[in-house]
Amino acid sequence: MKKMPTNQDSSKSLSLYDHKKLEKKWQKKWATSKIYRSEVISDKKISSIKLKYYILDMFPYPSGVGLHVGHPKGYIATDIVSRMKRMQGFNVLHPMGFDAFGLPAENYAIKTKTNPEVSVKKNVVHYKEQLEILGCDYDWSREINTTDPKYYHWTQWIFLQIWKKGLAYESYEPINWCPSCKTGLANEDVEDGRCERCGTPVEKKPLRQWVLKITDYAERLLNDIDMKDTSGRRALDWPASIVKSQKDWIGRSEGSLLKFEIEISKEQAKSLDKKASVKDIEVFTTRPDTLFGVTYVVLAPEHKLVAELLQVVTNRVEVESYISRTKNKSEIDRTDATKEKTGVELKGISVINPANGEKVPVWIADYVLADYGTGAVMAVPAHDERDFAFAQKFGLQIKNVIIPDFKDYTSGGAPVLLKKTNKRSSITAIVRHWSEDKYLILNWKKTPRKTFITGGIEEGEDSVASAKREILEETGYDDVKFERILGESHGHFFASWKDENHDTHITGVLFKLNSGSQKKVAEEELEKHSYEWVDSRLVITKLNETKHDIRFSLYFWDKTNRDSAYTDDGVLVNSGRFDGSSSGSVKKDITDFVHGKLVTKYKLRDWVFSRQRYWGEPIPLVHCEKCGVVPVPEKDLPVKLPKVKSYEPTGTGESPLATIDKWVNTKCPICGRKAKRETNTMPQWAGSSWYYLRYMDPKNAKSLVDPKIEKYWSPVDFYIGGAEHATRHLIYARFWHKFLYDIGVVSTVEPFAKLQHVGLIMGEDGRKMSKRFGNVVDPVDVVNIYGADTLRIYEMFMGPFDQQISWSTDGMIGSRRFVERVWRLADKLVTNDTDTGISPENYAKSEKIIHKAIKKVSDDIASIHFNTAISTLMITVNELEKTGINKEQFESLIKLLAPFAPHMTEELWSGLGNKRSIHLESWPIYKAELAVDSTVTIAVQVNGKIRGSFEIDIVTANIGDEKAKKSMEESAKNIPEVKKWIDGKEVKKIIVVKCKLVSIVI
RNA sequence: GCCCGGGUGGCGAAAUUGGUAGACGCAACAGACUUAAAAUUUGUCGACCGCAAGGUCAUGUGGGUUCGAUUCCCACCCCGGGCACCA
Repeated sequence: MKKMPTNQDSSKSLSLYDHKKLEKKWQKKWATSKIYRSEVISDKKISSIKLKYYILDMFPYPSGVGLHVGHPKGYIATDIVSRMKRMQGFNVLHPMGFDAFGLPAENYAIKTKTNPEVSVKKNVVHYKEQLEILGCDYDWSREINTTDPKYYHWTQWIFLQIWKKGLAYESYEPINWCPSCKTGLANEDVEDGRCERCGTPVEKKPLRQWVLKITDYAERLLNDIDMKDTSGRRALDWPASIVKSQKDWIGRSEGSLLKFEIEISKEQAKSLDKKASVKDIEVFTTRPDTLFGVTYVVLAPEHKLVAELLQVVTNRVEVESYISRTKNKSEIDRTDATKEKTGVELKGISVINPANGEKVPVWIADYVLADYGTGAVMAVPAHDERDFAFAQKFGLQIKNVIIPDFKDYTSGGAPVLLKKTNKRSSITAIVRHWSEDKYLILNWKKTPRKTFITGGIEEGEDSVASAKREILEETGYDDVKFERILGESHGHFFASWKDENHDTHITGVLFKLNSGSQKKVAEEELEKHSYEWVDSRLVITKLNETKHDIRFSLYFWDKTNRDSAYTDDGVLVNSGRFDGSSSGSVKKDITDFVHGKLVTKYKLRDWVFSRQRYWGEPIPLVHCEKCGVVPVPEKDLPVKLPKVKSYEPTGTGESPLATIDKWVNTKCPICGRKAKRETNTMPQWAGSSWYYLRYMDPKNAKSLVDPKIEKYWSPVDFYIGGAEHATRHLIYARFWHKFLYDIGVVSTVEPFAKLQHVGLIMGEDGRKMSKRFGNVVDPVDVVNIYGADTLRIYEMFMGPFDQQISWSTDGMIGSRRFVERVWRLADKLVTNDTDTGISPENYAKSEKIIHKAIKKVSDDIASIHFNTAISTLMITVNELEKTGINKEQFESLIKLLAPFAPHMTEELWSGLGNKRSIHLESWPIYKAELAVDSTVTIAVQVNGKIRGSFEIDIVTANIGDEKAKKSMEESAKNIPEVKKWIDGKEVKKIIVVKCKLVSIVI
């Protein structure tokens, strides 16, 4: 921490306000007087109690390293909001606890050779110390810890309910396995093919697993994000980015299951005496509208049919070798979308396109994923980027069946409905210069616009001949070389130059000039347009310049540079009876036509819920020789995690618990025979999936939460935490919440009404704060030197709350100065006590200042704009220093400041002779008439430039009728600086915007 | 590659139903106080031209719409984040 003054230095310079003494003093008082306790709900009280406000932080994971100044940012924010809400009369629940099961604690324990139970306890103590010096208003009587048996009793209970409903199942499917952490992982725990914890590339490993059927809730998890309340507004006030992440993660797609019949070639069939028993390959596609464009079908290497098809192919060795090569690839290589595609054809067989009876080849390629859809796809290279790349590499056919359909009736700028429509065929010719990277563009004269060479196809002409003729007629160039057809499209637009609508089929053709050879252009053509050569980089700009945004030109232009698949919607061609239909509307028809089935698929996978590690909640099941899997009776919960000598993961796919015979061997709760306990443990996410419920009723031994109490506190009104939990914690918690809703434990469909994420605080060097970079700033050091109030104010003042921002010890000085300014303002107040102070005029001024501040600060805290709230408070203090302030006004001011600087304001408040805590006082309320200025400044523009301004009272400025406007015009014209600009010139127009400005056009 | 954010002084940032760009804070510079320093306090502080009055240019770049654009539209560049062969 460079530049930070030492304690000695600061004790001199910061002596005015002794934060060290005062902050400790008030923290002790608050703790003993228990002023932050939420009111406890009981049967008697429930109807009479005040409105609740439940505000929650994502609880921390107490690692050995401790907190840095970035961590408290969110905690400070909830603290500020909770304090304001309390002062506004709400019964506030603002709890804190610790999430401590899982790999980090376990790895730390292994490294330091201490029992995780011991190290977690130690870390929690350290974390609490760090938290407490910030002066937060947590109700510590409700503290929870996920590793406490009294807590995980209920985590296990929830698991049992899930199991009983058939939503937890045993699976032996290959799952993600981290070879370093030696445990299976859920999909959510894998990032870019690597273990989210340690960065090791994951492997696929078949393993016995407990899996939760989160996919049963996919639809509800998706739909309820957009749930509307009774007034039609979004029920969940969540950041759009998180809503989107969740939707992407759930990944709903609607498509069709279609069957392609397998046909074995005659020679092949003859040489084999047996037939393959499989008859068809089923594919999943979201684009059944492109079915006529299928030119091959692809199976994933792991597809179930592959083994059987191998019996009948002619190139078995080649195929087997491809498959084994794929198996050896890492998951990262397998799923890298940018790598070149690989594959192998299954020779000797083909499949039949059910739509048109065409025979197409079958390939195996690892770009098809085994575990999505059916593990097989129909390839339509013309309309899918991946199939396109694959087809190009292996020389497979590319068949166009969709052409774009561009509608643009605005380019001519006129209404069109009553005009006649001309159906025609036309060409758009893109012509490249013979030696430079330039292209021909026409400038049309009558209706100014720019286009490529264009014209209608005449009787008996093909598109190439037509294009050549147009090039010659319009520009005279005759030494042209045909390059290629760029594609086709439809265009619907109003051709203002012909005063008719065009419904045209356009062919794009690319030419290159061999030389500049040119014939004379006819006079009549020259009258219509000129041409110019435009640099390739400027083509798009030029076409745009004259609003020539008939997009097919740009579509063809794009094709000249980059040959690619057309993946958007359009009109069907080469599709038999479906020609001319639009791709969006024809999906169901084509699916029905080939007897397919419409289905919905999700990217979301079931939640792999077991870990082969020690430090987690034991899964409360036993395996009985006779009865199979049997739940531990609820009365026997919790199944306590036994003490063990070695926590090291075994790596065998068994948890270390499996080695403790005494614990593993038990009796079947049903038949009493020998049975073994389940030795897998739950993932780290289990405890955090419901913790917010336990805070409501943390000591309840009979149920996880009393229904009456739950009903009072639910849902969480405001939840603040890191954005990195968008697709893990926040999806898991919503899933469990919905499950608990279904079994009647909770009363709301969604757990968190409003969500806000915290922007990270980076190190002073702009990098993430980390021991590795040596840029970590410890909040304890900062608080020692500058005080907690300063730290709180600074972190909120740094910038927008959700924005990532670098720490600056220099910048924090300003917050400390502000704290001292307020402190000194109190001094003034005390010495001026005997009526010498404020003149009536200044009193009125300061009233306005205060009331404006009340309005702005209250609004800003409510809308999470802490930075502008603090800037308002700074402005307020600056102004009040000039006008003076009386006791009542000062009280309002420090109440506004109390959520940000709880210690100093409490001291000032008690210094004014108040006995009760300022934090239990009521929040100031502004008077509307005092919270606005009495005059406004009206700016005066001449031709758009500010030339002067005048003052006017707000009432007149707000009238806005003709008379008031006239008078504002006159005031504007009479300003000397304005006069200078308009004298001797004709005023064409005057625009008056009430309360804002007068704009004079000359 | 696709999808979201974002780009404003030396720095952190304000300001958007389109209406005086740079509030507030940091740093810097000059003055007061002081033996001196710190602290405090007064003032200056986007760039360029000008003695000044004043003017011109400025919100990533280039165009457009408008009396007027940081704000709206089009194209492009850069930064951050998310997703990434999901058919």
